[in-house]
Amino acid sequence: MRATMAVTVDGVLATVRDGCLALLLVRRGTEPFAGRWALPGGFVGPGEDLDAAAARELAEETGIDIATGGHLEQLRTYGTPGRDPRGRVVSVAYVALVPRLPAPVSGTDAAGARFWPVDRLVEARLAFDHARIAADGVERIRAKLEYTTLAATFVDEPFSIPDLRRVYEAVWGVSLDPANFARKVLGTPGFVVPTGARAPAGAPGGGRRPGLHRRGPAAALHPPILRPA
Amino acid sequence: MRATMAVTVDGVLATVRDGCLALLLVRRGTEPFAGRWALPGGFVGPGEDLDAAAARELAEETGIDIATGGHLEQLRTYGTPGRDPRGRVVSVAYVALVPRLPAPVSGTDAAGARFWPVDRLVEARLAFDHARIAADGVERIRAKLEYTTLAATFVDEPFSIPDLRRVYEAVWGVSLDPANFARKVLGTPGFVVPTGARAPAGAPGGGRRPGLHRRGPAAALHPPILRPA
DNA sequence: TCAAAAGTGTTGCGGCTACACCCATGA
DNA sequence: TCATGGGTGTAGCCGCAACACTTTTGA
Repeated sequence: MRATMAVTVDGVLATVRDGCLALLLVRRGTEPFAGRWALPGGFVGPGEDLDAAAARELAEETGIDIATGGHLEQLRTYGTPGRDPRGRVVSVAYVALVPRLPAPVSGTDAAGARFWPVDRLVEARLAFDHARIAADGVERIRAKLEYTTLAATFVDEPFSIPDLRRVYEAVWGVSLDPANFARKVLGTPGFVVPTGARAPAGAPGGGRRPGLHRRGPAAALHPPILRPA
Repeated sequence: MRATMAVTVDGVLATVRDGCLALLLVRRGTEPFAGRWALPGGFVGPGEDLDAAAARELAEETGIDIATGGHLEQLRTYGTPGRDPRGRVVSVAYVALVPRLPAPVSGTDAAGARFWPVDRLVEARLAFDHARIAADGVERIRAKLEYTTLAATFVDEPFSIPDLRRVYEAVWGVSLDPANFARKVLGTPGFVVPTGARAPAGAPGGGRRPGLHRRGPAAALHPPILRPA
């Protein structure tokens, strides 16, 4: 048993707010990088599974129980010597997708927490190598929407096809043809299941009320829904 | 700085031999699992980068310098408590693709090494959780061939289009239409560059001599070459 | 009655599969 | 000259993008 190292988990926690993809960042309360923004994370316990540690950190920082509506998956491991000034730290990064969140709660050792739209992440001047981890996580999310049904984890049930389309538009930063999008979604068995009901009245500018749906059992998309070139 | 753990790298080292995808396994010389087959790997040094540790282990076990013709990328990290009976060990797995290899050299702490075709991996009864790691690595390789030019790292230069096709057929375990395959490869700019020469005489059963090519500068495939359903 | 948004229909383009056919080579 | 395999041509199918059109709703 050779040299041992500290192992942490860091989470790229994503949601859709105000029509664009946003990540949860926390303001560090302790050195190093005190006062700077960073991805939520922490050390893995001696007998704790990596996935469990990621879920625990997620719950501590946001109050979200990932088992009830959400998605958590391993992203990549970052272990370059010198990435943490305290010593050798290997970080296993995770990506989490959650529906519209309650206001984030400040964690135990964080001085604050807020969502940052992904197109303003450079302003956050992230600590450690978290800018790179965040960029890798965002790209993973964008790619996953193409060939999985994960977009549905960003919306509350019941939802309409246009609600789902706005998720794709927010995450990819593009606008999609409503007609062709609906055909693709409805043409994939098990992606969404119609409830039979229509959305209640209350749309701001008028328009036909869309049909409502719930998440279906399918996880993969055949054929995929590809990003426009 | 909380609890520390041992960190290892394990390699899913793949090549194409006798028309099928094969992985390098080593026979363990020490406990635990002495005498059992396992993925090559070892502990990460205190000041060593993860990628560098993977390349070093690869060189020690096979004599291959990954910088000269080969591909190495991180696969995933496995850290479930109890996966190693010696204690808490977190393993960062890598996937490596190499051209036809010289006979593998027995490593310092391995009692033997040989290639196993992927369809006989169950017979190897791999140590630790290496069966799962190997399966994840094989699936990664199969998926990568669809949308990257990595298949060309399995062949020696110069190579013919049919050589490249046999790589796809070996990795995916299918047979492909030679005509359509050649069109897809030649229709992707930068995948292969023709040398102008033709293959030398010496084919066993006759037939026209195919044109020779080298690897091109492209890394991604647009459009992808998809596996048959 | 008008604007806005959901949903349906339709048409044209492009890629892909399957297969026929021609060319080069060794036995 | 025959079998084998590389390479080219072509016709049909399928999916998708684009966009016109109908329907439903709020103002």
